[in-house]
Amino acid sequence: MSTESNTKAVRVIASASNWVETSAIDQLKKTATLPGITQAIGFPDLHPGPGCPVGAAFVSDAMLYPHLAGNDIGCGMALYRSGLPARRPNLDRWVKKLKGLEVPWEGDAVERLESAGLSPAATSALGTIGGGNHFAELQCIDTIIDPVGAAAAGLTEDELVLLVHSGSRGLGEAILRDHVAAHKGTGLSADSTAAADYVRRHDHAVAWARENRRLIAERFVSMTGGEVTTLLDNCHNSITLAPWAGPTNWVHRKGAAAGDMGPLVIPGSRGAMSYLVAPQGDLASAAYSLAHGAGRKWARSDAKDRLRVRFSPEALSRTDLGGRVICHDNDLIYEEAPQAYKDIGRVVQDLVEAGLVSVLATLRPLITYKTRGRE
DNA sequence: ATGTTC
Repeated sequence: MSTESNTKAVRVIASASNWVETSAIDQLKKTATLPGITQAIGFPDLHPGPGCPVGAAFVSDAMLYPHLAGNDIGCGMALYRSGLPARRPNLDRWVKKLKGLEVPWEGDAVERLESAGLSPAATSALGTIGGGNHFAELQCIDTIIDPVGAAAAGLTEDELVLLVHSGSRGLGEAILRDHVAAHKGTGLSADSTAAADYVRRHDHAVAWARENRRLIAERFVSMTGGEVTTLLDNCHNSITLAPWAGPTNWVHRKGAAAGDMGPLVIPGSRGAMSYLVAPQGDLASAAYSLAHGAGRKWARSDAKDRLRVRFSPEALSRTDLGGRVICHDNDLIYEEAPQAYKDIGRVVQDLVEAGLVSVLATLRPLITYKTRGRE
């Protein structure tokens, strides 16, 4: 029916006190008009993206839209136990030791990938964090809100945890580039061979990104001591089947965490707490998805303009919570400063008030590793 | 976001 677009479910999950840019909501509505889209959800971290917004999930019937997941296919947030005791952490000593997470891993990447059941792709990038908002962050437990839920998620108060945000590096980028070269910005009929080919490569990039996060965590603790145990790994850029919406339905997540994979971490900026939450409630009404972080408040160039006149890079290498920041990149340290992000407490509270999550614990950043730069 | 780069 030509009037179908009027009946599509477009929903923004954000309270009145959570400011969301109008242009992001316009992008959400416009994306909802694509053929076959049946549901468009904006989360409390919704902000404008290149064409389609970030912090959103889109359900389609029998159509795939690769550009809605974007180029960093498989990007996500993983939490690990570190094996490091939480008592009296010597941050300055670890800051001195931590290096090399931006240069290729010294191990055998081909063997590592093959033993994970993956093809030997993007081997030089495996184990590297990448740029932009990606990071590896050592954290301690700040407050346990739900002792039973937190324990079930594997949290132990006497042990530090490591949060890794990274993706599929050049691998996912090549997949989207190939799709755009062949099909421009159009979608794919889900029963086409082109869609099957995309999904196969997409799934490989998702698995590669997961392995990448795990290796980043292992490289990190190889310098501090400790041992990595995976607690959770939640992908926020992906296209997957959505059986809860219908047998031929798909959910596209762009900066939206999966709400059907158990507990997850919704990180604040490096100067704020991260939240370990458990999905609950009427998740189908939210496309079984959730916010993936605080969301940008200022565009990157605005953040640089506003903060350069107020802070030196040295001043930004320590946060108000006492955390240390390893970021030897004089643009990135401003672009990713805590001031450039929205209040994560507000974002999580919006999800709580919508009945979609319960908070298990808050996590406090200790050391945020971005890059040592090119030296 | 990017084995990207003025």
